[in-house]
Amino acid sequence: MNQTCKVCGEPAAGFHFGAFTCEGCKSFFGRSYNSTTSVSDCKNNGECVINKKNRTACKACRLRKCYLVGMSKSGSRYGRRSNWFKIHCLLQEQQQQQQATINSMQQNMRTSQKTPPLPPQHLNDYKTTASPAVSSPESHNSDSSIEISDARRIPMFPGLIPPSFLPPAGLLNNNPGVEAFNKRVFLDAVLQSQRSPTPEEVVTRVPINSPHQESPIDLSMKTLSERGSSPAQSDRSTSVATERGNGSEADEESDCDSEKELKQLNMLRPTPLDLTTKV
Amino acid sequence: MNQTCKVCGEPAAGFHFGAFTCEGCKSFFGRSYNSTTSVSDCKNNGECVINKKNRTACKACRLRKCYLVGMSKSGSRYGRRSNWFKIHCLLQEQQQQQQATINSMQQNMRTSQKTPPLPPQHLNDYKTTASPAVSSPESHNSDSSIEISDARRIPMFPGLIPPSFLPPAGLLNNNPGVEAFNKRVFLDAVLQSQRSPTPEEVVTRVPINSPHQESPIDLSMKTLSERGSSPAQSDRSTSVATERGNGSEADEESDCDSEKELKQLNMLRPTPLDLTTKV
DNA sequence: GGAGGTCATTGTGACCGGT
DNA sequence: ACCGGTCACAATGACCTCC
Ligand SMILES: [Zn+2]
Ligand SMILES: [Zn+2]
Ligand SMILES: [Zn+2]
Ligand SMILES: [Zn+2]
Repeated sequence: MNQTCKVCGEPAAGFHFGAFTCEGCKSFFGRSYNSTTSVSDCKNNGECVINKKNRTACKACRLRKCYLVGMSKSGSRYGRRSNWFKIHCLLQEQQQQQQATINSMQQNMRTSQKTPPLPPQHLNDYKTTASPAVSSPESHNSDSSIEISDARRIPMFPGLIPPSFLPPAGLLNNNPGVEAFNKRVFLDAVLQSQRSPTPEEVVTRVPINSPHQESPIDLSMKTLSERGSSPAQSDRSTSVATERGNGSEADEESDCDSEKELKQLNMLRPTPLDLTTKV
Repeated sequence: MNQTCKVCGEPAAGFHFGAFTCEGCKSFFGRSYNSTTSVSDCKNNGECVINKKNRTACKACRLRKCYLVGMSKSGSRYGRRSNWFKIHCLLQEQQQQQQATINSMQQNMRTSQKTPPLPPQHLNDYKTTASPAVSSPESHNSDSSIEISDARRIPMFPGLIPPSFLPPAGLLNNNPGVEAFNKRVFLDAVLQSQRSPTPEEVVTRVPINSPHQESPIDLSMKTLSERGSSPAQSDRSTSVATERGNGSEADEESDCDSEKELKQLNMLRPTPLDLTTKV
């Protein structure tokens, strides 16, 4: 699927413990869990920026970032993760990033005496709002739901997604075939949107003027390093994601992080996903 | 349909190899059957209680429970089973459960001399007695059936089921539509009865005084050629069956059974069903 | 030798194609 | 709808490369 590791930015080997990660971070997280020796404290006030070069420098910050991107070993489960689970994780992450963007914008506007911030109701976080529309993965079983308003933001389907596209409702039970197909396509769309947002999307979602570099959504990095161990088995999925219009070339070091993310590192994701659920 | 896996208690994905099971237990059973490497022995004297959390811990006990609930790969075939076949399997299982209930009740009465609380349905396991009462489907041909007396015990149709409700005979060919509808309703009733038995049901079903065995399912069945009186009732039953709120999601952990099940686990179901039969 | 990373193997389970 | 197969993922361990 050619994703990038959400922890260090390296090409991801797969979806491990709740997030796309590389082999190293997967192994690190797996080992850290049952490690008798607790991770030593950070020597930099827990503000280390993790990338592929320095990821081994500070285990505390690396592990913290693992939790931050949603990794969880609570009741880790055998077998493949369902696509809905991945979609949920990706949308949740996407939402957090948008939330962060909005916050930074508001911060800017406030300091620079601009127009008052618009209240974006659609940017609410999954967990902060106990909206019944959004169900946590713990609650729903195999065929359940994702909020529609979130789905509409997927660039692949610019506002065209009919409500029936999404799982929730009772629709699924009626025509499982269509639902299965849409689920795959939908997941591909989400993945692609995270890798290379379309220009319009960037304009609308990240109205520039952010002081420091970063567009949080843009995880672009197009290495496509074809590993020998992962041959082109993913024929089915590649068809959709093939024409990815490569994003800006991320320069190896310009990891997506900035000070803003550093601040986020202090608050861990409140509700790590329970990987035992089918979803 | 909102059934639960008869092996581990997870929500079932469908009717696989003769029992309602989840995707995992289905796959496990399919793999275990033709596995050259025999399953390693249980480290707990074969007394493990299988539930969704620990089902991967002991393969021996998981496989044993698969057989216990009636799974069989002998001649499993493609294509969907008819509802009559499912009904047969469910009734057979139900019968075994009743038998187990009766046995335990008698046991209790003998020991404690007072009315025992009726054990929750999922606590009594099938199989205690290798009852010849249950005839294997291998014995009959494509058009087997269910004995009327059994059908009458379905709580949904408290003794109201006319003999004509049941399938046999050649009548079905004449008006498949009505038959299919009734069959479906009947199946729903059976399923619901397994999920939440009504108190009356237990009372009415228990009167049997036979010490161990009870009414065998007469698969030789013949006929009951007259039918057609049932439709009015099926209307009523659908309304009831459809509004099954399935609220009984409470189980979760209640699935783990008491030590009674542990003892029962040592005995396997004697006659696995032949899934090749058309029924 | 320990820590981090890669790779192979086994078991599992969600998804899919065929029937 | 079910069966069988595919394949993504967890767990484990061997092996390698640095220090
Ligand atoms: Zn990584
Ligand atoms: Zn640090
Ligand atoms: Zn199961
Ligand atoms: Zn065991």
